[in-house]
Amino acid sequence: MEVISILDKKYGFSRIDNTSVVQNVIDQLTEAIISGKLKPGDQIPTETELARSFGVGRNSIREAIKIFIAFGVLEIRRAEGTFVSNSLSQSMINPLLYGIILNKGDSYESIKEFRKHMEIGILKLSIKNHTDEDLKMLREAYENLIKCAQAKNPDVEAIFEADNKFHSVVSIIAHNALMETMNELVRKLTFSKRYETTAYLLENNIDYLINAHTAIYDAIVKRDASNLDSIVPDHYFID
Amino acid sequence: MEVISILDKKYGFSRIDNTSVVQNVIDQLTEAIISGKLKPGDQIPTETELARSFGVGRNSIREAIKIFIAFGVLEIRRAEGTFVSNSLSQSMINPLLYGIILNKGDSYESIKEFRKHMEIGILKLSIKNHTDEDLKMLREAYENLIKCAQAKNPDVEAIFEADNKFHSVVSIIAHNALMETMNELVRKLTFSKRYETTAYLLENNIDYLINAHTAIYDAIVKRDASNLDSIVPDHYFID
DNA sequence: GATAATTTGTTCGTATGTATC
DNA sequence: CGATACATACGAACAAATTAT
Repeated sequence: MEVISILDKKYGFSRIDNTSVVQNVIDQLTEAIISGKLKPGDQIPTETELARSFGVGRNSIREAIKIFIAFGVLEIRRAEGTFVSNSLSQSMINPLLYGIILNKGDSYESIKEFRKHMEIGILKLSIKNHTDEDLKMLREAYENLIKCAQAKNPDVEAIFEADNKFHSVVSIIAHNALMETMNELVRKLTFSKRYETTAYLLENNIDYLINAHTAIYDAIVKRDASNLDSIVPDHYFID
Repeated sequence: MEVISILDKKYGFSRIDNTSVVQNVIDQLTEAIISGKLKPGDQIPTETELARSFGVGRNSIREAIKIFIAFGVLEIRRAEGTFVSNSLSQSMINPLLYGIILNKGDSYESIKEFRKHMEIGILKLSIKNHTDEDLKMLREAYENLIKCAQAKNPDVEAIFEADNKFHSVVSIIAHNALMETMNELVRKLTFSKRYETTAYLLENNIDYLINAHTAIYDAIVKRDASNLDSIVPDHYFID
C-alpha cells in the first residue's frame, strides 16, 4: 500500500496523495536505488545521519528501513550498518505466502496442480538452458541422493534433504530467476506433504523414488524434453 | 529475512535465534492470522493496547505493523483503527518489483519466459476445467474484444481493456486460484510492455491480434489442447 | 584481553493531525 | 462545534552488539 506508489509511477499507475514522512523517506531511498546511486552491496548512511539529512525523526527512518528489510532490499548488520542486499529471492515470496494464508480458498488441489505445472516448466528450461558446469553440480546432487536412498540404514532426514537439494539444483540450472522463485514458493507450500511422502516411500517403495529422480536426471543430461508429462507424475504426493 | 521465520516454522524450517522485540510481535500476529483468531476484515487492537499487552514499546508495534502493511496483510484507516485486509493481491507484487529493479540483468527475459509458461498452463487448465457458464462469459469477452478491434476508429485504451478482460476471464475459468494469482502477477509485471504492444499492433497488424485471440478462444471452446505452444507465441512482446 | 567508539534495538513522554460522533 | 479515539511524528535516553584500538 505504501511502497507501491513510487514503483507504480514507473509502471504507469497513479496515486492521489501520499505525503507522510515515512513514505517520503521510502520514496527517496527507492529513487536512489532505481537511479543507481545506491547499488547492491552499498552501505547506506546511519539512521541518525539519515534522520538529520532528511530532517525527520529517527523512528520514521527506522520504519522505512524495516519495510525495505521486509522486502529484502536492505539488510542490517548490527553495530556495523545497513546495506543494500545483493540477493533477495528469499524474502520476495513472503507476501505471497501471506496471501495464500489469508486466501484459504486456495485448495490443496490448486497447489498440487500448480506444483506440477511449475515442475514441468522448470524441467523444460533446465533441459534447454543448462551448461556443463551445471551438469557437474546436478550429478553431484543426484549421486548423493541415490547414495542416501540406497544406504543400509536409510535416514528420512538425509534423503529428504538430498531430495530438496537435487530439486533446488534443477531449479537453479533453469537459469530463470523468476521461475526459480516461484518454484521455491511452491516447494515451501508443499514442504510437510513432501516430507510425509518421502517417509512413506522410504518404507514402502524406495525404488519409485530412485527411478523418478533418475528419469529427471537422464532427461536433463540427454536434453530430452519429449516425455515431461510422464516424468513428473500426478501422484507424487500421498493424498 | 524477518517475517519468513514464522512461516518457515510452519513449513518445517528453523532459525537459530531471533528474539528481537519486533520479530516477536510479527510472530504473534502471524500466528493469530494463521490460526484464524484474526480474520480478514477484523480490527486489531490499537497500537497502545498492543504495546501494553505485549509488554513492549509502541514503536516496536508500529514497526511490525508497517511491515504487515507493506505486505498487504494489514491496512490502516486513520483515526479509525488497523484492520486485516481482505484483498491483498495489490501489494504482493512489490517485492518482485524491487527484485527486478535490483537484478537489472536477466530479469526481462525471465519475465517473458515465465509469462509464456504461465499462459500455457492457464490455457491447459481452462481447456480442461471450463463449464458451460464459463463459456458464456468467455464468449462475451471475446466478442467484445473483436468488436473493439474492428471498430472504425479503434481506441487503444478500449482494446487494451478488452484484451485484459479476455485474459482475465481465461484465467478465471481455469478454476485454480493459485494459478490465477500467479497469472495476475505476471500480467501486472508486463503491464506497460503489453500496452505498447497493443498500440503497435493496432497501427500495424490488427489482424494478428484478432487471429491470436481467436485461436485461444477456439482452443478452449473445442477443448483442443494439441497446439498450445504455437497458440501462445514467443513474440507476443515487442523487443 | 580490555576498553572505547560506532551503530542499531528499544522504550518513554509528549505534541500534533485527522477522522468520527 | 466540541469531545474523543486513533495514528503520526519527534527527541531523548539507555541497552546491546560489533569493530577498532
